[in-house]
Amino acid sequence: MADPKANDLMERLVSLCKRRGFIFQSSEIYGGINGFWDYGPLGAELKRNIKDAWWRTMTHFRDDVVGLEATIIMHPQIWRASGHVDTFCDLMVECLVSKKRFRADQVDAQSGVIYFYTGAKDAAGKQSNDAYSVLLAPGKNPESARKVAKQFYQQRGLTEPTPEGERTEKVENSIRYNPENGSLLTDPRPFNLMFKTYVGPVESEDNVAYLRPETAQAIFAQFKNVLETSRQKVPFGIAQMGKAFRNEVTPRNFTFRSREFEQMELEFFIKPDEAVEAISGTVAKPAGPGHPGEPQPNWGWQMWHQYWVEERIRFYENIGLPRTSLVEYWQKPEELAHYARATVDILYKFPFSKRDEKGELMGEELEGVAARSDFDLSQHQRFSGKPMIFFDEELKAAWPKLDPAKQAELSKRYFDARSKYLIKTGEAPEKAEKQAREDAEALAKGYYVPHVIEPSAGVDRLALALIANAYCEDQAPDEKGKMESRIVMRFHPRIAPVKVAIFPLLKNKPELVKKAIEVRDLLRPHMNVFYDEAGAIGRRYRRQDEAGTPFGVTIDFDTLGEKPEMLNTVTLRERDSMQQTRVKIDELVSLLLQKTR
RNA sequence: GCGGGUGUAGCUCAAUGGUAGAGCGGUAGCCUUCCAAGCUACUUACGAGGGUUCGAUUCCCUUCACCCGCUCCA
Repeated sequence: MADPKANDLMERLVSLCKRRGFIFQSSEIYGGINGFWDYGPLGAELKRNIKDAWWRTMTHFRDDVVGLEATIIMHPQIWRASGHVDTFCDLMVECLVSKKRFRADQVDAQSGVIYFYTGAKDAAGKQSNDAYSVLLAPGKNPESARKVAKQFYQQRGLTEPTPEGERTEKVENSIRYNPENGSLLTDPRPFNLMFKTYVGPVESEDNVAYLRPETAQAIFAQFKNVLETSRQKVPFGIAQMGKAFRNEVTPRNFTFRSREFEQMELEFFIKPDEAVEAISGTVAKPAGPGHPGEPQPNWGWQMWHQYWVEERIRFYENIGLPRTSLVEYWQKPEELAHYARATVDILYKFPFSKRDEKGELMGEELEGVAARSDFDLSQHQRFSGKPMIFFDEELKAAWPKLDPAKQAELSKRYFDARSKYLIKTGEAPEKAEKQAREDAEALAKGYYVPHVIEPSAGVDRLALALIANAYCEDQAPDEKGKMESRIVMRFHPRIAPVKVAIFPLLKNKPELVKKAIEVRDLLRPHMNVFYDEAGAIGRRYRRQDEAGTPFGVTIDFDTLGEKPEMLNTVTLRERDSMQQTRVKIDELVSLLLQKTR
């Protein structure tokens, strides 16, 4: 990260983003707001193209995934079931001197003598009336309490303060003081990374709601409705894109970690391995790395997980991120969330990424592909009291044909998995066992809570990756053939904000302008076009290079028939190579569609 | 949250305790037959608030934002 060149590159990227209208600081005229960014004209197009590509790939091009668009504010119980309220609402205390933060319930109890102060004064006559206190272990020098108190009052703007009103008191097992330096801690306060709001006019605890910190939970909450209306059967997926909000401690690295951001998430529901085995006899295991091919009935969670990892990497390659710019990172067992069986992060090597010991960029997360077992649906089943089960006719038909030993083995495995889950969630052992036994009996009749594979990607991170990847400074000849540096955004045509720019060679020749407008109107229904007639043609080309427009079409006198054999042909200029070819206007639409889809 | 750095025009950068300047860009016009040409005009800034001062963009304080490191990251 201490790489000054990388930092330069990021600065040039940020500068270009603003100059060309990709990304602006939110609320800039008021000084900006930390962790929020806006997309300008080109950025908005880029983002839209990213989302369109994802949506088409994930839903339109598949039979087994359907879409959902849920609200940002949902019933607060959803965030209890998901675990977000608990993990986000820890009571935290902070040291008043070192600012170090502790979980309130994890501060070690201290015994000793408390030195109370009523305030302090300094030589310049400045005064603080803030009460403060320090706890010292028995027998320690009172001077060290005064030292800590001095630090405290210094932070309140006093120079060389003298603490006043000292008084002492013995105390046993207090958790109000920092075990490391004895300083008083703040009162416990909730430290919540979810944005909170109130539904309705009354700001009471009953009305608290949260802006969703991820889009995924709505998919689980609507699982039954989608299942019943979509005519889908497990395995199938539900896709959703949308805004999510996290009150990040430290927004960093331009838009990479923002407080408001957009996600593209798929929850792909699969049969538990026990059901797969009952139906297919065996559960297929990955033969090795790489794409496992078309989905098969005997796939368990491992195959499906690998499938989605590889599908997602293909997606990134398809919109122009080379395989070499990506890193496939398998989370280590100790990094996994407790309910996750495996998670693969797909990383992009950003300029600001840290480097490993070999000096290689390690990459930052664009997407996580998690195998989450049946945790999420089970949680919502427990919290809502509504069944989140799927009736699997294949399983029901297959089960009675199994020999009893196999039935017993599968039942036992399913029972173990279910009871493990239930005990982890804090159910009493007897109750957990009873419930798990019911679940295992239901399995034999064809009922189960589906497991899920979750590919979850960040739109803004991907936009930033595409911008970083596209940014290129190369050498191009000017009018006189002298080489000068050119900034060009080499976006893949699929996601480029503008697909083609249309230029009349000269602005002051009405017949050229008229023809150019005709061509613009011809292309407009098919793709995003940009018409530009101002200034020299070279300048207009270069402007489009910085916007990342992959093609330019120039209308000249030959188009109008100055050389009769070239009537109704135009110059097609390609951004990366700067090569020009002569093409017929009639062929433009199909040629450009082919190159930009 | 802590520590360090930086805030002057759309961008890159000057200068100054006394009316803020350039290059590039943008807009309009003239000109211009394929890679940031030329000429003319126009456009726009001291991040915000407070203090010191006759006067502050400049000095001081506070604050906000951005960058870097630490911390955090379901």
